[in-house]
Amino acid sequence: MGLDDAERSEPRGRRIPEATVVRLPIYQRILSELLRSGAATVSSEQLASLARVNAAKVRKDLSLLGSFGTRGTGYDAAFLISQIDRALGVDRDWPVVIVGIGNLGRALVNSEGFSSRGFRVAALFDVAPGVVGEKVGPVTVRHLSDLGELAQIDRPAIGVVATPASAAQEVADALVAVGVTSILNFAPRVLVVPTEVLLRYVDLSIELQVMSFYQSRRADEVEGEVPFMRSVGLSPSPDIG
Amino acid sequence: MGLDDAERSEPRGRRIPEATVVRLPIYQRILSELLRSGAATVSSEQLASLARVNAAKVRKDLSLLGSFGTRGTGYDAAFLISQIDRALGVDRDWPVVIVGIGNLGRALVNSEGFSSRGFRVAALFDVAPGVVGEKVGPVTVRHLSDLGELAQIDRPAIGVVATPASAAQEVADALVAVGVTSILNFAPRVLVVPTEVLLRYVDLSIELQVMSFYQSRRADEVEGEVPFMRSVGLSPSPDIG
DNA sequence: CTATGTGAACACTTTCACAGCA
DNA sequence: TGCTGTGAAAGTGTTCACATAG
Repeated sequence: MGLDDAERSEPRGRRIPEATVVRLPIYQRILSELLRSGAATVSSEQLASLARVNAAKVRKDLSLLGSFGTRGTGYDAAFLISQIDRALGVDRDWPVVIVGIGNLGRALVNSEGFSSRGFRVAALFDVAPGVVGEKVGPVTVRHLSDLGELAQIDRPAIGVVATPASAAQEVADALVAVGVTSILNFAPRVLVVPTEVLLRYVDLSIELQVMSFYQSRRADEVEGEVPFMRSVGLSPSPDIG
Repeated sequence: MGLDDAERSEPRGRRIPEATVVRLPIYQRILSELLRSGAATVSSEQLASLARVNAAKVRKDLSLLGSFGTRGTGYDAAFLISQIDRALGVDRDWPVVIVGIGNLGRALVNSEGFSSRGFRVAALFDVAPGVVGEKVGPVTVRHLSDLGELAQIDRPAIGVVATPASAAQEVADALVAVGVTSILNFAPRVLVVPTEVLLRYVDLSIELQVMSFYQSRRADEVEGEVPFMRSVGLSPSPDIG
């Protein structure tokens, strides 16, 4: 349908397939934990075991970023982390706005994996009088009607919808209207947004249903490796949209 | 490594591929919403458009459950919902325990897509004195040390880890010890559990990193269809550990 | 001798295109 | 005529197996 079907530009390095992209953040997390526990060097075998995947897959994934391993030794954890960051584009400024500051929104704001991974909470929005004006973490909650104003000063790249289902579409529309091009939807509602807007879902009931399936068909699985993952500090989410 | 590599048993119907399994809950949600808004019948084209996938994919996915469509008309929404439920195994009793009743745990308990999809909150656990004994939704929070006791009466199938990262592994070990075979981890920590235990991650930072990648490489995408989804009422999660 | 990096084989998914049924 | 259901083709992703480097 559309976009410029031209050569897929890669800032540096090769083109990274979808399947690899969703695994990189996991390797990232594993590496951080290993590094924190004192390991300087990691083998594809170790990474694979912790990520519950095949070692060849780890090597192939990492080789897409460049040849950063040392034969006979493994990978330098710290260096590999920086390379994955670069590949994922998290070594840039990604202002994120969160709309809906209920339990979920608060959990998101305070979640460890948020600021720690280079994402910046540009603003929090809600509409409830008791919530607007409240300080959550280091940020004061603003009324959703201020969204346009904020967007002019500090255009948010990513919008997180953490409202009740009933408000989700309206909020998504507002985010799109101010130029947000990636939406992460935690509300259990199907959203309709323009094709160019990247939309991902994070939904407890969906994840539970997938688990239900595998629990029902435990025998189908070979090696315990299932789908893989999607994640947002909360729960896996589908790319509906 | 292991399991009985025998014939993949399918209660009824054919074997459902992984890729399809993660889409079924989304079709499910779309169908519920369409049904609620008065549609009795749905075409693969409509479903595809709302799910942001190709119509042929929808038809192939649904054909794996059986031939439930009517040529020239489409699918009966209500009937299709029941068939998807059956395929996913959600037409059974799935007791779920949630450990960690902070903002995230509360958001999960109260999330719409929870009870509405046949999952039953068997128990809530925490260790903080101020939280244990509190009533959250219809359930009273118990101390984690009661887990073993609960498991003898009402063995939970699925355990949800919604604790801080520092407690996650310990909680996972406790869940495994009482026989839980599927764990949904919302804590930003890599978990190590036996191979037979199904483990999925739901993690905000991971999801944001995936979005960061696509935001950086917007031009790579053709048609706006990206990964797809994973979900848990909260956010997408990877299948790590 | 260990562990990476990768061509080539294999497996799984998606998409096409159209036959067949309502 | 309209839309499903599905072989067959095309496209992705995974795993093997081994040459290669440290």
